[in-house]
Formats: sequence, C-alpha cells, structure tokens
Amino acid sequence: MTARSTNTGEGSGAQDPHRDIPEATVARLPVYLRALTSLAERNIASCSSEELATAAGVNSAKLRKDLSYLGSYGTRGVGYDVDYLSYQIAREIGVTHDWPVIIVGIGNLGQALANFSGFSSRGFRTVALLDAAEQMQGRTVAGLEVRPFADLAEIVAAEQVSIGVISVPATAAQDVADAMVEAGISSILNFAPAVLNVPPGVDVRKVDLSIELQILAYHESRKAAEADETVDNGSEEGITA
Amino acid sequence: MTARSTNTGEGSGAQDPHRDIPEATVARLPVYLRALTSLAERNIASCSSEELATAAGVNSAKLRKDLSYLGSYGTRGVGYDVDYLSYQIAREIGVTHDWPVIIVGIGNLGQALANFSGFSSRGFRTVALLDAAEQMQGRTVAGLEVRPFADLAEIVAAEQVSIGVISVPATAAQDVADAMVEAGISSILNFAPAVLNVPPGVDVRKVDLSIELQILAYHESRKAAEADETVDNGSEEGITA
DNA sequence: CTATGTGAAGGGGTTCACAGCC
DNA sequence: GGCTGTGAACCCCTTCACATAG
Repeated sequence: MTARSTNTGEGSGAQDPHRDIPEATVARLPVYLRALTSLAERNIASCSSEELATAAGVNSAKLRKDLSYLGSYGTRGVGYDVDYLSYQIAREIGVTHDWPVIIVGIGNLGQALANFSGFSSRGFRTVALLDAAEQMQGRTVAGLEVRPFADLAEIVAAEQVSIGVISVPATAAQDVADAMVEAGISSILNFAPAVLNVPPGVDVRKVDLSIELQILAYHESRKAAEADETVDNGSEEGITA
Repeated sequence: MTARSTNTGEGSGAQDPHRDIPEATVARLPVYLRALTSLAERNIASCSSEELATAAGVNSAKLRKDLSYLGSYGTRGVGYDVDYLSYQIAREIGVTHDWPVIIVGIGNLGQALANFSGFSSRGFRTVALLDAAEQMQGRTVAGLEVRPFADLAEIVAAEQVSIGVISVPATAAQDVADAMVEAGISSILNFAPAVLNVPPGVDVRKVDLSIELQILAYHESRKAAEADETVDNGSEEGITA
C-alpha cells in the first residue's frame, strides 16, 4: 500500500533491529491512541485490555498482541494505566511532537482538510496551503493564506516539511507528487483518484472515496442476492428432504 | 474492517456458493476498473496483465490471481479486452446500475463530498443531503437542498437508499448510524473519527484522515532514526570487524 | 484469583513458477 | 512463442489457550 511495502530493499539492509512492528499493528496504534484519549477525557485512569479493545472496536487478544510489540506496558492482574500507555503509543508513532504538513490543492476537499480540526489536534500542524490556480492566490482558508504552487520547494525547505497532502484533480496528481518528492517530502497522503509513482523511500497512502463506496456496493449486491435466494429456497440449512 | 467481517455467521449459513471473492481482491477490483476506464479513454482496446497491473499499481501475478476469481475473461497469449473486462468487473462489483446515496452532515467535509464528481461518475447518485443544524436548512449545496435530519427515514424509504455517508462530528456519529440502520440503510461510509457499533448484516467502512497521517508519521520517524544510525555506523552490512 | 503477555496453531493473502491455451 | 490461469510454497496476521506475574 505504501511505496515502502512495494519497494522493499531500497538499500537499508537490516530491518531496524530495535523492534519491527507489523504493518497491521502500526495501522491500529492510532485507533488505540484515540480510544485512550477518549477514556482519559472521561477521567478513566486505568482500563483492562477488554475495555480498551471494545473502545477501539477490536478484540482483546489482538489488542494485547499489538501492544506486546511495543513492550510490556501493562500490569498483570490489573490492566493498563491510560496516561502511561497513551504516551508510550504516541512515542512509538512519533507524534509526541508536531509534524508540519502542507496541503496542495485547495478546492472543496482541500478546504475541508484545512479546516479539519482532527488534523491539528493530534500531532500535525498545517503550515501552508498551495494551489496553482490564479484565482485562489491571496485567499485565506482556515487562517492561512493560499500560496502559489511554485513556492513549494521554498516552503518545504523553510519549514522542514516531510509530509504532504494531495487534494488536486487526478490529472494533476502525479506532477504534484513529483514536485513534492523533488522538494524533499518523503510521505504523501493522496486524495486524488490516481496511482502515484514515487521513488523508493517515499511512502504514499491513498484515500479514495469512490473505491470505498464501490466496496460497499459489492457487499450490498451480495446481500440483495442472498435475500433473493432465501426467498427461493425457504430456509437453507439441513432441510435435505 | 466491516461489521460483516467481525460478525461472521449472522445466520446465513452457506458462504454463497456461486463464488466467494477474497476481501483483499474485492478492495482492488475498483482500482482495476478505474485503470481500465483510463485505458479506454486513451482508446486502448486491449492490454496485457502486465500493462493493466502497472496502470493499477500492483504486480501482474496479483492482478491475474484476482481476475481469476471472477472467471476467465482474458485470452491466453493475447491479453484482455478492455471494454469486456471493464463490464465484467463492474457487474461483479454491482455498479452497472447507480446506487442512491445520502450524506448526513453538511459541514466542510460533507459539502466537499457532495461536490465530489467521483461519487456520481462511477455508480453512485447522491439523492439527499441532511443536516441537523437549523441554519443549514434550505441551503443548496451541489444542486441539492439541505434537508432536516428528521426526514432521514422518509427519504431512505422513498428513494430505496441502502448506502449512507456520515460526515458529522465524532460525538454525533453513533446516533446518526443508529438512525440510518433504523431507517433501513445497510452500508455506511464513516468519516467521523469514532468507532461505530452496528448490528450484524450492516457493513461499515471507515475513512480516517488523522489515522492515515499518523501511519505516515510512524514511518517518517523510522526513516529519521535510520538516517541517524547510518551516520553513526557508516555503512551497515558486513562490517563485522 | 485476575488479567497480561506470548508461543503455537490456524487462516488468508501474496508470490512463484509452470501448465495450459491461443 | 507468448501470455493467461492456477496449484503450491511462502509469509503475515489473527486467534487460541495458557504460562506468568501481580
């Protein structure tokens, strides 16, 4: 899903000896972190794996297994300290300090992203909004002035940006990605419905709205087909006569 | 990831004997469909698995394996007919006809979704926009009038809606989901950063922007750590003395 | 006695490599 | 000869069940 996973072996031989956390676990750590934050807001100081798992929408065995990759941060017979575990997960993800982020493409979606509080609340700070369109220049969105796309490299260098968000039309996405990589960005969150080619060492994650809907449609079709069948067959199991 | 997967065995015994397509494959079919559409637009009538795989951003073995679950729609020694394969995939997904969709929560993100052409272009038609806020009533967004949340059940019944999109704040998401399920919706695309509880038979897919960023941040942190190490150790492989 | 942490078993998905068909 | 379709090997992830620690 990321360039990292499709381009193993870029040249960094040993797989980071410290600890290597499975990708599936990495994808769930933010969910656990959010669940813990939610517990903390309700003044809950400690919780069992069962409780945290429920809050995160997974089963407790999976949660414990996931946490075991980070270390032993619980207490047997007791559970987990909410604040302590929160910190450990945040540290593992690397969101104990804020990451500067830029957004390229300030259309409807880009504006929504710029205004999205969830971005800034957890470890990210939008430092610039860029758009190529003449008519966007100088406008203010979410308290930031929209700047010309040509300023990309300058901004990335000045603000030490390593994460970029692409919310331009599909046709422009590859060009934007190329420019981002050229400027030194090494992680891209892509909202454009296009496949991006990036060099090894650059991670890309894709959020594709119509793909998600199509996956739902597939299951929806099957439900309809199943319902029809049930009508045809009456019940399904063991009537055999 | 969906309620379906966490709630197997709701009561529909046999696993649909026709064909059961792996979930991972289902998630890629829309990608293939888009790649094919893109080829068709360039007037390419047929392609090899290699070409299509490149356009879709996967390797050709995986593509062929995925397509093999649908049937044998290629020609050995030749490749695939673009239009024919497109139709077969669209039929399998269930997007040969349009699905009516409603969006609940017409804030920044909801408006962006309503305006998003990709929704309507491939198998989906937004039939209603709902919002609970008084001040949103009567406004027109993307050519549709915003209607009160209370009209949900009525609209779902009248338009035969089975897919709903949630773009409300996290605190309201569960209530909206409950109302959707009550009204008869059985597939939900959730943009709110919250875990939804739904009964068996209802599918939920989650799109969580800050989780995606945090996953990128994790890898970004590791890259930084690796770079430091490389500086410390010089080269990494086989120095052993 | 309770709840975590974890080897081991089981299930799915990806990749390989080649048989099969054009 | 070329490219698809697919069994088999491999690898990762999930789940189970219990040893372990408080």
